[in-house]
Amino acid sequence: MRSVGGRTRPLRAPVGEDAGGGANGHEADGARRRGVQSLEVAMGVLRALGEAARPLMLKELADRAGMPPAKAHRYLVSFIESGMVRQDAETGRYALGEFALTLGLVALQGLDIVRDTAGVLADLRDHLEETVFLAVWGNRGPTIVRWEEAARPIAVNVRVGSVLPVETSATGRVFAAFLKEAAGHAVDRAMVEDIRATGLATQRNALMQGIGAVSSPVFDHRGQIVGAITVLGADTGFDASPTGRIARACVLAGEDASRRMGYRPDLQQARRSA
Amino acid sequence: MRSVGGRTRPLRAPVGEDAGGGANGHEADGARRRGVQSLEVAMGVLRALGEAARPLMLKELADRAGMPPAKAHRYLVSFIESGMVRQDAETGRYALGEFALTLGLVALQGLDIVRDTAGVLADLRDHLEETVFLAVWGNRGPTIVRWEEAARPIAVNVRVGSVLPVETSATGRVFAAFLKEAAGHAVDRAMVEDIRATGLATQRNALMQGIGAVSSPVFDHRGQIVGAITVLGADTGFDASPTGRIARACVLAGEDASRRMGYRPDLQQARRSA
DNA sequence: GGTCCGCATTTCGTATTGCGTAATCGATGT
DNA sequence: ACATCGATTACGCAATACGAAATGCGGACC
Repeated sequence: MRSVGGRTRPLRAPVGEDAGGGANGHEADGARRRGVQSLEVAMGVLRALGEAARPLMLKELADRAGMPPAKAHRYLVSFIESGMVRQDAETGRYALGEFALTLGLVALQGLDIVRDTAGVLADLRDHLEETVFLAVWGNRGPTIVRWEEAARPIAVNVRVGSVLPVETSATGRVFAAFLKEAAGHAVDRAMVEDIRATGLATQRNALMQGIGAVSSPVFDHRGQIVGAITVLGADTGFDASPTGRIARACVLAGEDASRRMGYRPDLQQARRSA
Repeated sequence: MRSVGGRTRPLRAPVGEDAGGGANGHEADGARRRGVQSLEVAMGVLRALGEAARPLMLKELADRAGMPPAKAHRYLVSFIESGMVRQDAETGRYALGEFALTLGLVALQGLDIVRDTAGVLADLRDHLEETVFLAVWGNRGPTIVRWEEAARPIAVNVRVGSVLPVETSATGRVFAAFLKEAAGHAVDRAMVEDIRATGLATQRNALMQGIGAVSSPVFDHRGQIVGAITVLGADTGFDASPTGRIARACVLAGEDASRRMGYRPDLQQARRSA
């Protein structure tokens, strides 16, 4: 079957600006909506569960989602029915279910950056013989989406899915330096300037005592930061200095990854500080 | 504020069985519903996106979800608003968004089996010096949720989030042998019996040519299979025979993991064939 | 052991919300 | 330039979800 016709790009709303008077019902604030508003409210329940990252009682969940318990309960019944939420049989608390896991892992597979930088990560690990990972911004922090462990594994309690701190991890500081949404955090101004200038953040005693980290940003074709590549290693024999071998390799990997994401440094250098 | 009172376990529905006549509206089939039905319909949109595992056009998505395009579109607008779905700027196709990723990774962190068997997996990898992974049933197949790579990495294009085939992977066959939902697949009857008897499935040329695999089930406190531990290795020097060193270690790891999940073999052996 | 209290879950009437149908818009191919 | 196909929006009806309060249940306290 050949594609006979039709469009390929999304349309933008052709409706006139603010038409005014509502036909039926109420309509309070000025925003028009073409979607299903109860769905967006229901997403608030999931957001509350996701941000809590632990099983929640109905009352607590309803408070976090900003709705009366009866309403949250109605949503939860349907979420449970579809597997998006599960209710702990012992405690009665609500948590994200198997369907949420499934969707997330499908989304993980679909992330362009994971596919496009897989080779870069593996090469970096093989070259340095250290553990490296890729993180993207999500869930209010840098979230690990790919983990390449070195032959000499290091003992840390983070893994794919872990969210790192913004202010106290090399990875987080990279996002703080280049991502508007992360810039609000208390990161030293001089440090931000340094990270922007060098394309590199370093830290000793990262995640755990005795673990060093080096992190570099990955930009996409618009010059926006879309991820960070981080190298981890035991401080023993791990050269985390900004001019060392590991740091240089990390920066080069970040630049290589950025190129694969369509980033053209010569054209877009200025946009990075977005 | 101390906890002054209240319940800890969920309630079961105290309503009388089939009350009959609906108060208002229509109500077609016999099932009562206390939830928000439009929400469950909306979940069908996400399910379609998850099962496709690739960006979908509105028409195709609506067909898969079994609803008119206009309806699917209304849902999509709200899903996009909340970040659950993203629309590709180039093609206009719809795919799972960042919020889906976030939720899934939170759910991944919350999976008891991942936490409780992390040590078992790491020990198994260290003992055998081979790559091992943990899979749970999800998205219509065994889904990898934890990956422990050996010092000598193997080149396969699967990772956390990948869904394995049921019939042609050792991991899939374990689920086929112990999980009702997976039993429908065309797996040889004798093979199923063998896997049940030995608690082990083996395969050569798994995933790729020259890769061997050995897999064992993990049961929970009810005797239900909740996961499978699989060892991978290059066929060269990889003993995939059911009586070999690797197979024995894999079985032991599965049993150890099951114990940590609360499984008591002496009490519940009979229930496993559920 | 009895009582109280808090939380989860359900019920019920109302009107707000979403649904179906169809028109409009935009792009692609002929 | 026309025809075609798909995405997006408009509109009125009525089915659906909402809010408030009643009911059930389980633990805590006395």
